[in-house]
Amino acid sequence: MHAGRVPVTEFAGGFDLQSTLESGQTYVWDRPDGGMFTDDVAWGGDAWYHTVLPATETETNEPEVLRCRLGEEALEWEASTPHAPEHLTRLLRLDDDLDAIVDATPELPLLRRAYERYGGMRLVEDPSFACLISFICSAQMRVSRIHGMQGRLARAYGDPVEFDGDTYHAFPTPGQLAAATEADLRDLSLGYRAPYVQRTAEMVAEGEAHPDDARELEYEAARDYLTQFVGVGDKVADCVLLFSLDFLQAVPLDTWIRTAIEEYYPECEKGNYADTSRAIRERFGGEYAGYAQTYVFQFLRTGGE
DNA sequence: TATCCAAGGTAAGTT
DNA sequence: AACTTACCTTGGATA
Repeated sequence: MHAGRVPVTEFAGGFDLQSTLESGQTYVWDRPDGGMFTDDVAWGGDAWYHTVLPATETETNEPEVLRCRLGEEALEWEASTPHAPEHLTRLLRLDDDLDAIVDATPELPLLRRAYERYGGMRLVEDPSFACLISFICSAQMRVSRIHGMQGRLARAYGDPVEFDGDTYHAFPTPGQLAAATEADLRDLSLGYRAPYVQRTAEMVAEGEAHPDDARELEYEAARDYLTQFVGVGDKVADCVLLFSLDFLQAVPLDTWIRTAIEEYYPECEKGNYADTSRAIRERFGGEYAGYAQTYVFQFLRTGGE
């Protein structure tokens, strides 16, 4: 086992691991107590979290287990390889300068309150295939249940990985998921999303398209590219761009943001996704509008206080 | 206990 | 191109 610590002083603008991982951006992390997103478990502040980096993203071409915990003075990590610090920096966007991002955000009361309440929350950069599948599953679904679905997919189809005496599961590869049947996936309570997941996995497995290819495109073209996947509309495409592909200007128009537009920025409602998206993106300052979206989402979702 | 409702939407069919 | 409707499932609210 490899382990280490990264001093919190290295995180410009602070870091809140729990808000980052439990704000509904990412479904590839878990807590050993299984308490992620459940209302009956107190927010655990210094809990350990773990994920399995897919083999395609590691130096060894083997799935890599990463565990981390935020202590008083440092982010503590344990992993199956010594490359964890680089991977954590990317996955948790630890190089983002939150002070600079907040400074570059317009002075809007709702944004100020959200940034104050969840200071230190960072965007994530999930592996793209898992992110794509997660947000296909997110349609009409509560955050806690999306997390449950991803866990069941990993246990049913992902490679098991032994680490420090425990067994973890990597997220399934496109090929592994493509081999599942719609009925198999419905048994995991995916509901009508089951065929979407299967067909999208098949598209990626057969090389027809890959979410990573959207990185090379301009923002709106990238969003259009992603909507070719089955079960992916504008909203899910924006989620993948923001939470996986480094498009920090993307503002997914989910139910919470639509509520915020209705109540706080009604002039941004333009009657269709593309124009409304453009308007709220400008209102939120453009370049880092996705950061503002995620803070507003988390702030409103947790009661707005 | 039974019923209803909404949850980070999308695809397919109509006008 | 804009507008409707159906779609799985289930925890939590309401009666």
